[in-house]
Amino acid sequence: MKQELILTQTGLKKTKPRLSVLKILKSANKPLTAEEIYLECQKYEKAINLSTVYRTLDIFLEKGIVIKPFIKNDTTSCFTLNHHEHKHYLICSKCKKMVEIDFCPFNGFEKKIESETKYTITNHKLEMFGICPNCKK
Amino acid sequence: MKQELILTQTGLKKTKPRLSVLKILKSANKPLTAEEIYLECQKYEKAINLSTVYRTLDIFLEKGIVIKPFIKNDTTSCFTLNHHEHKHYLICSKCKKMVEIDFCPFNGFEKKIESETKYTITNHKLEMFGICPNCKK
DNA sequence: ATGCAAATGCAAATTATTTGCATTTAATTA
DNA sequence: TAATTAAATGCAAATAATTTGCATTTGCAT
Repeated sequence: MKQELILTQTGLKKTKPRLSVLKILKSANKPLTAEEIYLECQKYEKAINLSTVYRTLDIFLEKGIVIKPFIKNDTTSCFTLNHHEHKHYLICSKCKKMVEIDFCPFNGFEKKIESETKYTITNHKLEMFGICPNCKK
Repeated sequence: MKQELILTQTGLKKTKPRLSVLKILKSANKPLTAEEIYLECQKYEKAINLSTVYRTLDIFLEKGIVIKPFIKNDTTSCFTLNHHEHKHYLICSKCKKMVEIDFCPFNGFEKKIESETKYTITNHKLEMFGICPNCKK
């Protein structure tokens, strides 16, 4: 979707910082931290403030424009555009390199767990850890 | 296992702070944060320092005495004794009540993902979210 | 009992994130 | 198009969770 539309359709003002964040997330091929977005932004255009990056990501999260697919090193949040696909990640414990897993092992189990627990399941997170081919050498 | 043995068997000195942390984790019926352990500790015996709690949890984690059961989406880590069972959690988004799920939907998929990615999978975390029967009313 | 490495307490540092407030800006309206 | 105004931003300072440096204490092997 056109970046301007993403903003107008969610009732957000079209500002330079927001367009920058959208552009950076769009061209990134992996989830980014607030800090990474902030640094990337400085390269091209007038720097935007780090708190603005955080505030922008907060409101994007609330509007569903971005998601937090996982937490890096247990301390830092990562963000990607919400492509409305269901993805999981497999992360190398040594070098942190990650691969996306396209199929979801969880499909088909939802019903079983719902009938066992009487909960209504709305979503889930699955994170896998291991050693990548390169680190095995 | 006896708490003293947990320490001696892993080559850790048997100290008051470590025994306290073990005792508190053992009697807790849910995962605790460092702060919660610290506060709980003050109730009974001579208070132990919060950094000692953190250092204790770090070394316990390294030795496999405790685990961090949740995929973190907030900012605080939780810890439980490692009972060497494989568990997942289903958490109510409203009241935060959680149930343990004993069977693991992931079994059987490990091989498939390993052959696809060439990673060696060492562990995984699965967290499900939903609405519990009580909150549905 | 003695010696020494390991563990602790305390205060200060760090990291990631959030907040208060004055200023600026985008979008609405006259 | 200019005026208005609520929303967004920048900056500095605050906060929350965790970590670190260092002097002191403690557990355990001798």
